[in-house]
Amino acid sequence: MHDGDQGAEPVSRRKDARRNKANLLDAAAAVFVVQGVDAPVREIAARAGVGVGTIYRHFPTRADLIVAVYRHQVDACAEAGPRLLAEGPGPHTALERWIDLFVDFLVTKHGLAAVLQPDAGFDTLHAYFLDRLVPVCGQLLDAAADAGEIRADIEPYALMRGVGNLCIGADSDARYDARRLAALLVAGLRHGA
Amino acid sequence: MHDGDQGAEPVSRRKDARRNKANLLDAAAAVFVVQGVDAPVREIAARAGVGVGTIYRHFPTRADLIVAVYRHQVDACAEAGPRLLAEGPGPHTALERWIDLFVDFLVTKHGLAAVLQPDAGFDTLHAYFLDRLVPVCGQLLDAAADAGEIRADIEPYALMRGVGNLCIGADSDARYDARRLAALLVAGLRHGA
DNA sequence: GGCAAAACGGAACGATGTTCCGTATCGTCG
DNA sequence: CGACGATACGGAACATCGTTCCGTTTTGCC
Repeated sequence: MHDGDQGAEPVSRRKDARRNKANLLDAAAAVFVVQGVDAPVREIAARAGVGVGTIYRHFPTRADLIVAVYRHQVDACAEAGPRLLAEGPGPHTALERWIDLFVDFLVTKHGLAAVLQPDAGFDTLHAYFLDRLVPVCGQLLDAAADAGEIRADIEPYALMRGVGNLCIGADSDARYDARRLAALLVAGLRHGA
Repeated sequence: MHDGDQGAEPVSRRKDARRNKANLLDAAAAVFVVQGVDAPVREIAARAGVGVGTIYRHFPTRADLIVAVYRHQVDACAEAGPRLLAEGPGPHTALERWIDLFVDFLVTKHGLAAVLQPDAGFDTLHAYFLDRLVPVCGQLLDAAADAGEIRADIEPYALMRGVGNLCIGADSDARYDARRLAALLVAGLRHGA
């Protein structure tokens, strides 16, 4: 698990660099919680006790920083897919539960969903989420389709983007329940709906 | 039709002010088409041949400008609701078609959907859309529920926001079909789904 | 201890939204 | 018709952000 790390960055030889990177991650995580993922760069830098240049050196784009902060949780969500499929009573139920997990994750992260767009200037972020989750979603979708529980003509990518979109602005609006709407969307997948 | 205009702004006594306001609306409409509703203020001002101060005088917030530009179309959408209900074969079909109309409108307006959020800093915009469309949506929903076609526990507000969210970033992504997802969402409303 | 490489910090730049006020224009009234 | 007060205008000035750049500091190693 949590292997290759794609680029396989060799981890800096200098301890100050390693420390700063760790501080940055902590600071970013803390700031994201209260200000959202759009928090000013200077804010994060100040919180970590470093200059803005240091942020850009460790995380060239904001997407890199966001991915680094949430990588574990995204991976956990991805890994939950197959498990739910094995445990649950059926593929459609597994899909429902998995989508719920994903929605919960997104909704609790201020502004994250809004920044998942392909053209929001956070391509790395978009790509990471999709690379990680689309295959899992496809697996659940295929299983449900094979079981004859849902129509087969829905792309995993489209569903993921739809659910992601439904989560935008879900916090800070008591009258809007993203979980509910996502469930409705999944329900709409059923045959003959 | 197109009566009261709520605030009943008395229309400026000076013709230069009226002309500038009209130019601004034209310029904004033109710029929105190619740059989206987030286009730089200076751009719109330049296109209209006025200074930025003039924009702020006529349209204190960007939301006011956007509302002014799209008011007609929003009204047209609102008015289509009752008509579809009367014409169509049934309430649920009318709802489907009406949602389609709304989605078409949003999708063709660069970035409009993204800015419909309650906390996006465009409260006037959010309020206008909702004031105008939520009642219509509620009417369609009630009719469908009365006809026993859908579950009755969905708020018009939530549905409108959900559909609006689904439209975010729908242009500029061939793999994402907002119309389709919105239809799926509406399908999910059906009983026993 | 000294040196080169690596990393740092924050000033500086560019893009935007927003405000403010001296100036220009308009409508009216004598 | 000419002046005068009200209205509206324009754009410089300010504030906020992201991003870049380079002189300075720190680190690891010889």
